[in-house]
Amino acid sequence: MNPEQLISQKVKEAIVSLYGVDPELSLIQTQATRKEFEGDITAVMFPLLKISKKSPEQTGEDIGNFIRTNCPDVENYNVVKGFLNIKLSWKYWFSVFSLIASTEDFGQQPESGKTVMVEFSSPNTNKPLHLGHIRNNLLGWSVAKVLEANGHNVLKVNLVNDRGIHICKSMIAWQKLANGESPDSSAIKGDHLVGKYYVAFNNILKKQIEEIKAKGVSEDEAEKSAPILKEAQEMLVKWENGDNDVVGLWKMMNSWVYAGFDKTYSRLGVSFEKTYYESETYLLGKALVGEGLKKGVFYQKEDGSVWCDLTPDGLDEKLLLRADGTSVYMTQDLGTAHQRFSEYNLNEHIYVVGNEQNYHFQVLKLLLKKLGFEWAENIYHLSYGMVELPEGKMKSREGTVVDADDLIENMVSTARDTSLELGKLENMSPVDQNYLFEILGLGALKYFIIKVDPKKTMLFDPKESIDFNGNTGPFIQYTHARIMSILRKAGEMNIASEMSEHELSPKEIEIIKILNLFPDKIREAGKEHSPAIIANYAYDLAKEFNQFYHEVSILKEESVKARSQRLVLINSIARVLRKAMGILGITLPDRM
RNA sequence: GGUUCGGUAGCUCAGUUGGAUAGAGCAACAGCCUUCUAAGCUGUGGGUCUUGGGUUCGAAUCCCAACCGAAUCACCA
Repeated sequence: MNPEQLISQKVKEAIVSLYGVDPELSLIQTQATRKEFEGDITAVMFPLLKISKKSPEQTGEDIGNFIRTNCPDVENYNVVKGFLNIKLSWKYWFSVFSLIASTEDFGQQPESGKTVMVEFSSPNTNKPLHLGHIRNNLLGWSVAKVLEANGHNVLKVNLVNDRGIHICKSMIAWQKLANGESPDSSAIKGDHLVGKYYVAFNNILKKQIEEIKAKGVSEDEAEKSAPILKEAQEMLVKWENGDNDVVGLWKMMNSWVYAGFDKTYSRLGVSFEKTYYESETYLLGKALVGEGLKKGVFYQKEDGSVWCDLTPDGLDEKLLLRADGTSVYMTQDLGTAHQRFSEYNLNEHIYVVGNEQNYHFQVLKLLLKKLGFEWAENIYHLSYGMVELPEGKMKSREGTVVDADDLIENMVSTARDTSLELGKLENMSPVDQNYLFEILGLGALKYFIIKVDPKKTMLFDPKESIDFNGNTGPFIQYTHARIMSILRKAGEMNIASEMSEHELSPKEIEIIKILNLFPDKIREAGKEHSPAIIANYAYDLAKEFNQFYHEVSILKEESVKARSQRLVLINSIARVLRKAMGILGITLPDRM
């Protein structure tokens, strides 16, 4: 039984026996003892005073005394103010340790039988991925892994925005300027090549707007009448009508982008069970709007457009179909949600989308409820904060966007420089070295992003490269490499790694306590949809090991029993670190 | 203006059923490699938890108000 549960139960028994009252569970409050006090678990006396009708100190003494005599696992107790600190015997902690060490996949929760869909990434095909996408991808991926660790069946899906006016913009510019340039002919990664023409389009557009404005036309008017924008709009109409040339060009350029994205995804280590394309789903939802009209949930204006009045809910009126019958973003999302819930019988659907779309998802959920779908409750918008630069938001117009591929390359090359400088890799093959630099660079990047609470805006300063010391990915990777090095040497020296019921030192007990928290942390991370909880936990554990490492010797320990047992302990640490960091998509090396 | 989210050390961040003297990392300073990997460890300095009220044995945490910041309130997605 977990220590807090054990103590709670004993406190309850004590109260029944001492005061003849069966207390409500909420009155029994336990917590880990702060390390400046002696003890493992602390019970708070204040809520119990109404029952005991005694001072906090006396109540603590009464209950502490009862528990010590009635629970063999309790070694001692002390009372400070209203806090009853209970110290458990090392044998108790040994039994906890034995369980951890013998559990196959410690931390993994039993099968829940639930299916959860996680939609993330969701890029546009007109430009390459940037730092914002990296946060999205890493969050989406790690949340999916957190849910798997909680025993759920998880479907990771991507919804690619492959259609619309913005796609036509890069197509137009390519037609005008490219002379047939392709990723092969130019050796430019496909998504970057298409992005280049998207930028080119906007430059032409800007110039045209300036020219028109010079004739005394207002900014708005000038934008609407710019010839190149009209061309793009005409192209969109052609695309929707299935024009062969336009569709052919669209397919070709999108295929370039996908090849580029695939490289970035694979380097980031993310993948999907299914990819949806908006070109295939953008008509979904129209039928639902029809149903809503019939039910009287929606209404039609004179021009034929369809709306939902959300003013009674404190929101605005929401458009669902334009006057010409074409659908909008919301229409499509209604449709895809309906399709997915019917197709997969989902228990939950998580959308990993930036907090700029909070309103959209609030409305989406509300509309689905109004349409009478009970599963609308099971939609969860994992709303994450923007990544900001020291000067503020990233702006493509000002060229302050941090490109995903560049950033990854930078991190890997920093990892290479740092590693070579430290010079510990002499007898490692170049292939292995490159693999190491890759996981270190990406480990640093991933940990940097994931350790921050998803809903907070976070800051990234490109001028200061991401750290490799302190609370970082490489610190945890290094800790793992250290442990593996010891285990390797133990193997070479034929030292057995086994439990031997040798008395545990305070520091060892400290580590066991932290190890024992892992399942709770996994459940908490699942409940909160927050991989950051796992990241911070892994750091605490790694830090604790490093202190242990400096305080005691493992291989040179004289007691054979203690030595073997410590090997089991550090092996358990390594296993938990691998599992925790694996959830975050971070690989731990055996040496570095 | 409405809605939502945020404000904790110089900087980046932890701190969730309300608990004891608010914690890490970075940066600064001082130590520790003939030792299982110094990407490590130890120590020092650094705080009006934005402000003001309230709730109570107890508030960074809950409530109210103010201030500051972000997002959003599109026939874009």
